[in-house]
Amino acid sequence: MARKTGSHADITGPRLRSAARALFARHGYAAVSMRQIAAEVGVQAGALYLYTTDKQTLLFDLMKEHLDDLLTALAAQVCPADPSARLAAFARFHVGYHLDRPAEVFIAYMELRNLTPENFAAIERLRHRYEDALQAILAEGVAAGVFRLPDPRLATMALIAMLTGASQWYREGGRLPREKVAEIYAEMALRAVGA
Amino acid sequence: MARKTGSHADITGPRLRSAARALFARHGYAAVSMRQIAAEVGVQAGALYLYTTDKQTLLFDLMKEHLDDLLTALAAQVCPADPSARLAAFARFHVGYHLDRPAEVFIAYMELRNLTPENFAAIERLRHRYEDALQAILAEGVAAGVFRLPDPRLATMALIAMLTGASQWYREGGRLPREKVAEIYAEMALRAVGA
DNA sequence: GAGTGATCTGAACGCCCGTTCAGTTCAAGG
DNA sequence: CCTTGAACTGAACGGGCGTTCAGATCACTC
Repeated sequence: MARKTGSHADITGPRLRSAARALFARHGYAAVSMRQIAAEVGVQAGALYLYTTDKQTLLFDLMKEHLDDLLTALAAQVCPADPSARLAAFARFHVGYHLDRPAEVFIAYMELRNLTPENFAAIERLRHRYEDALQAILAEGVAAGVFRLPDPRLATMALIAMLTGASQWYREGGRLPREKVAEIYAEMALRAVGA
Repeated sequence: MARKTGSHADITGPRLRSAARALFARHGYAAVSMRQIAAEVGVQAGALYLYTTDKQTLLFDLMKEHLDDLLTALAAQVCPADPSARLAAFARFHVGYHLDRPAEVFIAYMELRNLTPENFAAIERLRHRYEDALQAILAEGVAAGVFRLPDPRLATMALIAMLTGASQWYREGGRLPREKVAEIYAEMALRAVGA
C-alpha cells in the first residue's frame, strides 16, 4: 500500500530534512539511523532514498544550506560606515541569527568531523568566508585607530566563539528576551576589542 | 594464546583509556567501536571488559576525570585579592589548561548528549561548579565597582565560551606561543567586562 | 476507463555493533 | 614441578546498520 491521498513528493522531501535536522541536533549524526528518521517522517526507510542519495549527503546538505543562508543573511544586512557600529551590528546579527536556529548551529559546529574530507573542505570554505567578514571589520577598526587588538585573527576566533556560545545556554522564554541578549553580547564584543 | 611476556593489567588499563580518549575526540563516541579501541590497544574487544564495565562508563569516566582534574587544578591556583587580577589569572589558567588538553576538551563539550541522564546530571554538576567559580569573580568585581556588567550570569557563559574556543583553532607550533595566546585572551576578557 | 509513472512498501543484502563466555596461555607462588 | 589465577583469545549472541530493489498502489492524463 502506498500513497494515501494525493502527491507527497513536495511534502516528504522537506519533512525528511526537517526530521533529520531535529534528530541530528538532538542525538548526533552517528547515533541517528535512517530508520529513525523514516519513522519520524512516517515512511519506510527505503523511501528516503528518493529524496537523498545517502546519509552523508543529507548531513552535508543541511550544513551547506545553513551556511549559505547565513552568508546570504549577512550580505543583506545594512552596513554602517563606523567600525564600532559595524561590529555592534555584526554581533547583534550573529547572536540573533543563531538564537533563532539552535538545531542548525548545533549541527554545523558538532558534526564537522562526520563529513567526508571533500565535504568538510567545502563547509570550511563557507565558514571561513563568514569569519573573514568579521575579520575585515576588525581590521578596519584597527586601521581607523578605534580598536586596540594585538591579533585580529585571534580576536575574530574569540568573538565568534563568544557570540555563538549564546545558543548553548539560551532558552526560549527564559530570564532575558533575545534582543536583550544580543544587545549585551554586542556590548561585550565592543569592549573586548577596546572600542 | 595470551600474555606474551609479563603482567599487563597496569598497562592495558591506561592504554584503553588513552586510546578511547584519542578516538572519541577524533571521530566521536557514537562513531567509534569497541573493536576499534581494542585494535589500538593491541587486544581483542572482549579483553576491554576486564577494565571497563561498558562503553558508556568508559565515556563517563573520561569526562568525570577531566572535570575533576580541572576543578583540582583551579583550586590549586593562587588567588589574587584584586578582582581584575583574579579574572586575568582565571582566564590565563583556563586557556592554558584547555590548550594542553584538546582531546579532553573536545570530548567534554561534544559528547554530553551521549551520556545517560544520570551520568549527564553528574557531569553537569561538576561543570556548574567550575562556572560558579568564574561567576563569583565577576560578582566580586561588580560589587567592588571595577566591572561593569548588565548580567553576570550571561557574562560567565560568554567568557567561558570565548576562552574555551581557543582550543578549537590553536595548533602546536603555530604562529603564536600558548603563553601569548593566553595573555591576549586574558586581556580581551578583562576588557569585555569593562575592567 | 485504460495506461502511466510517481510514490512507497517490505524484504533482503552483507556487515558491524556491544557484550558474554568457555577455554587457553603463562608468570609467579608454594 | 605443580598449581593457581590473572590476562587474554576467539567465537558466538541477538540485533541494528545503510542501502537496494522488485513489486504494489493509486492520482492523474488522454
